[in-house]
Amino acid sequence: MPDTHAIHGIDNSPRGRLLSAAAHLFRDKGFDRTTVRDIAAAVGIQSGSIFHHFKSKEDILFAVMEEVIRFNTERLRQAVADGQTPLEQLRNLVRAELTATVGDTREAMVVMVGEWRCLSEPKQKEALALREIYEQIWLDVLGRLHRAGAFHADPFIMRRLLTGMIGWTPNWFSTNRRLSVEDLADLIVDRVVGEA
Amino acid sequence: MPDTHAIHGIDNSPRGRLLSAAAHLFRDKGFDRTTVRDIAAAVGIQSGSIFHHFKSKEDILFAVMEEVIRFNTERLRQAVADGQTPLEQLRNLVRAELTATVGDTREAMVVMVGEWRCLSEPKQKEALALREIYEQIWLDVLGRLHRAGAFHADPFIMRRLLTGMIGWTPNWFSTNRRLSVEDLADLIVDRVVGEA
DNA sequence: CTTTACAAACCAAGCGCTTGCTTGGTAGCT
DNA sequence: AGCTACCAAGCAAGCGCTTGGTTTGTAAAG
Repeated sequence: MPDTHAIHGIDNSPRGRLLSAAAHLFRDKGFDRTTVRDIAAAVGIQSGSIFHHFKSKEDILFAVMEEVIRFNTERLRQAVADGQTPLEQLRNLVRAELTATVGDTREAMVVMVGEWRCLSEPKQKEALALREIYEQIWLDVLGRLHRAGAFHADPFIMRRLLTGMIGWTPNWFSTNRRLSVEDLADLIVDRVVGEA
Repeated sequence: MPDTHAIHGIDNSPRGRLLSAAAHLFRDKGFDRTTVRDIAAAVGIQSGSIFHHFKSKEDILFAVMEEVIRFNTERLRQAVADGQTPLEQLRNLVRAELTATVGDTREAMVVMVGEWRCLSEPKQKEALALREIYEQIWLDVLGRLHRAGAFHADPFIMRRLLTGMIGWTPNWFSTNRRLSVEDLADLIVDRVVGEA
């Protein structure tokens, strides 16, 4: 009865199905308002059985974040590799992060941004380490563009503005509207390098 | 013992002090992880006494949001009134929202964005009505600029990108760094109308 | 083929604790 | 006298998690 459609990059094991269901619920109601009984019901098992797969509720949240960061870091790497010029690489990065944010890993991405503080401090540090690898990919490309004179502002700040623009999209972007991910990506790229 | 410094636009009544303390805690730990006992302790009263001022914990959250929206809506109005040209009005709007977001109402603003779903649906609708007045001020100015040819993109989408850029700032902007609110505002305005 | 062995996956029940909120009463100011 | 502001105590419900046992799938041993 569950039918919470899976998140890209998460397998179909009992554990994987648990993660997808949890991500969906965390996104809908938030981590704190989601009970282990909710998650269990979503995959059709008893609440206690969850702890055969995860040793705590927090561990589920961490696992969701870890999977989504790892998966999307690889996606960013591919995006850079697929670009011939820094500008093309930037466009690919924006498209990749947009796809992650409003597309196939949407739920998990929203959870990662919004439920960060629900992790204990040690787990936050762990996740931050993964996150920094991810961010470095962005900073490399933006740094190259900046040195090439494509924009004047500080690359660090430019990245933060981009994070904001892209990170907010789940709150308004709808896949079935006329604006496509590609068009939105172009629009955002223009905010960095100016319009043609 | 409390010394949670007040939020701009909230008075110093017992109720007001409760609101400031609550906003501070909600920002720090989130609504769900903040107990009424936490809030009570922050202002130095017993937990049960809170319900002399508010009929539920959710009501406290709603009051925080209502106050901050009303206060900052007035601030936006002033920002528009103080601008002679649409461009100047935009710059004033960005400065105003930045001040609200990383300045004197920072805590309450972060709470409003992040704890939205903790409101019941009726209360969400109520808050949304206030929020729409706020947004309309932005859309008016952006619409005027767009018609004047200052930028090409859809004003609605431009506003959403701005919401993202500005709304993310509490996560990185620090008042005591070299980048001032005014400089950051200029930088963001440039993302809309292009650099000089 | 059947039997035995074993681990992974799960159930049924419930424990201990925290939570938002209630109740009935009191202190102090006007 | 009456109002606002508060206290002290505690209740009912819901929470994460534990426990001890049962089912199910798999594969080697007889």
